[in-house]
Amino acid sequence: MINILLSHLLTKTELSSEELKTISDSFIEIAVKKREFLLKPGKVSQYEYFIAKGCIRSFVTDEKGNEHNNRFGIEESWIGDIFSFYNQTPASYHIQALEDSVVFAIKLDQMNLLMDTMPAFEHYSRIKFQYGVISLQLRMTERLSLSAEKRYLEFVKRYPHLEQRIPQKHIASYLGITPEFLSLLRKNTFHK
Amino acid sequence: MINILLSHLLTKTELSSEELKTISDSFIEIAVKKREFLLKPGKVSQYEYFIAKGCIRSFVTDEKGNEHNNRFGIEESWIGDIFSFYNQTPASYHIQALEDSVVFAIKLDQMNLLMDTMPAFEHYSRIKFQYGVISLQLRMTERLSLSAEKRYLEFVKRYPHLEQRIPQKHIASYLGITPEFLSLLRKNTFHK
DNA sequence: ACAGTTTCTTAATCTACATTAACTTTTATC
DNA sequence: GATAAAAGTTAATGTAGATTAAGAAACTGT
Repeated sequence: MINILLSHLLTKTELSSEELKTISDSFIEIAVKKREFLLKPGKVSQYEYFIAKGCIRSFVTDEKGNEHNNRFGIEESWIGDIFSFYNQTPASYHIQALEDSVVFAIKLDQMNLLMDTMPAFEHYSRIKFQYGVISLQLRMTERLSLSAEKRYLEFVKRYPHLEQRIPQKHIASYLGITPEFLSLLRKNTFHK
Repeated sequence: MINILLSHLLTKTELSSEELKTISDSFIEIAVKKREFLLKPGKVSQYEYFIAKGCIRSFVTDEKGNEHNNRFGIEESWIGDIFSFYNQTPASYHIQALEDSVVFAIKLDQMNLLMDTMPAFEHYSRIKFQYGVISLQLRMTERLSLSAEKRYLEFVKRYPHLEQRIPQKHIASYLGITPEFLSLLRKNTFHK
């Protein structure tokens, strides 16, 4: 299963077999059941997670108890509360499996060691965060400039696989609308 | 003026004087007048900009012609359309000076050269993008979970200097509300 | 110093989306 | 395969924030 992580890294950067070994040894494998939590707000995030199999979300709850999805991660993506992880401060996000999943978890010390001693790994991380900024800017800009209906259509176009895999109510929350309103949008859209 | 960039970098990472020289030589200095544009949508972004002095925003316009602010940059921060820059594709953002400003501009080739040959520079970039992701996630999460009034109060608390420096209408746009509504919020807030 | 432009305010009216609630359909569990 | 739980639908009503419009205040350039 660790090979999913290693071969993912090899598609993005160059690493010797020695380096791959060091990387392997830096992670632990964790299986999570659907609905199980990897992190709850208030706890300091001990790990950053690479998803080898499954689907995991991060979300916050507001004062009324409503959930707001921040991010969905599937195979070959990362999930965690990066602020809590890198600063070792209490988390604000919940991290919860939406399917039975397998993740590879790394602690901050190990992560820093990899980045400090392996330029290729820091390169990989730089690219990863760079894409992160680009996609978050896009999402924010769409939130500012598009109607709920257009945001939904963009979402479906951009992530057709997620649309299939994730309950509608979670997509609604990610888009910043209620499940009831998304249901209405879908009815109208498909009648056109 | 280039020293603002160099000493900024030195507060974040370790660089030899030789490396600093190479970095200096990779940038060109550009003065921009208030309201002047560094980039318009459709053009491929030639540069990424480090702001040595002044204040610059990036924004999109929607189909109705309304502007939506994506980001404000001041001294010692970066501005640009990073998707357009790194992929050399047409930009979607406008980049415009809000004050007379001085920036240091770097082309993609030079940027890649610095990152490929100088681990400390790639380290700096990784950290920069990592903070970028954290702050965009925070902004997005607030957009999903807080009322307009609370988002405004958070903004003022987090960026008191920007609140002073930037026209209210731009802050309203950044928060995702109209200037009229922000004006109303402010009236109500200060009456409490 | 003043004419023009930009920014901010106020108030009336409007609308996209939220809320509530009751119901149906799908999925999970033993 | 029955029962419960989770997810999705529908429709009536409510509201945060948008729109429009017009005036006031604050900047800008000469």
